[in-house]
Amino acid sequence: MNNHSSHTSLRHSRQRDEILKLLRTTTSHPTADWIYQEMKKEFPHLSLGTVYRNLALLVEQGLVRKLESGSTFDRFEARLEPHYHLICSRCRVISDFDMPGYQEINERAARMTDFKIQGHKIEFFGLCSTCRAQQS
Amino acid sequence: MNNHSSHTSLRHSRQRDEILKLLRTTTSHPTADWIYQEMKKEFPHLSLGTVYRNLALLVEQGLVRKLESGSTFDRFEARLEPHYHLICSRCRVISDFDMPGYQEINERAARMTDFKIQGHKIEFFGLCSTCRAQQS
DNA sequence: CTACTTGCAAACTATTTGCGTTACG
DNA sequence: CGTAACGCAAATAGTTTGCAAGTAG
Repeated sequence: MNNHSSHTSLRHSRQRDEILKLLRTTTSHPTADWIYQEMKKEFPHLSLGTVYRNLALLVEQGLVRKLESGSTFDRFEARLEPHYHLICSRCRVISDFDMPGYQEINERAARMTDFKIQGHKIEFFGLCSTCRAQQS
Repeated sequence: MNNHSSHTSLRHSRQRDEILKLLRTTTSHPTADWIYQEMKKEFPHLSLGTVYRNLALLVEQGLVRKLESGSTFDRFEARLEPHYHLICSRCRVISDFDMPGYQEINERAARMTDFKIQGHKIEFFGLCSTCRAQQS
């Protein structure tokens, strides 16, 4: 399942390793800029371009996924198992959401179209528990 | 038809009416620029800013929906009933996809989270019939 | 050594906005 | 008429890219 990267076998870099580590230890689906700000503590000369370049590489390698997420900026996650997202309409927080039935939904869709289904994503929107409480 | 002008009572403009008409008579989920190019035939002095401003107004009124769609640009549709999208991984074409069970999925999700679910979207990705045939 | 990766800065792309003018109601 | 909407052009915002210097293997 690995090593089907058609192109360059990659060298390591402290920056890229750290980006991956950060993504693997946060659940907040960060933006490139959040990662940049965070890493600047350790890499004072870090460039935002480096963050973007590495994120693109990691996505290409299949180690990271990019979410479009409805906002104006891209968000990233390193959680690779199929799962969905809950997006709060008010505060825009994004939480992971595990709901079984991923394959069933694919199969059900496959039966209803001549499209060859490879997968799907679901975004639920609503109010997170915090915003739900504050409902004006 | 319906006349539920909620907040800002809007004046009409030939441009906005035409944008809505275009969106209602196409199934291709066009970009702002596609609409712009298309309308330029009839409105030679049309500005792209006008297209964007009107799309935003129509979205605000609930007459049009914006899709993020995974590409770098926004796409728009005037089909308001709940439905899903099939996106071809190869040629990027987007088709509408009606699959029953919208409410069930909402309810099922609602049972599994403390989020107050308002709705969801599903994007299926795979190969459209054309690309599937050409599969190398 | 070599070529991948970096930091920096400039470029790019899609979208938004300020401003003076036009036109709907 | 009054003001929403327009066209034009400049400004944003997020992301990408060219280049010379640094560094991993």
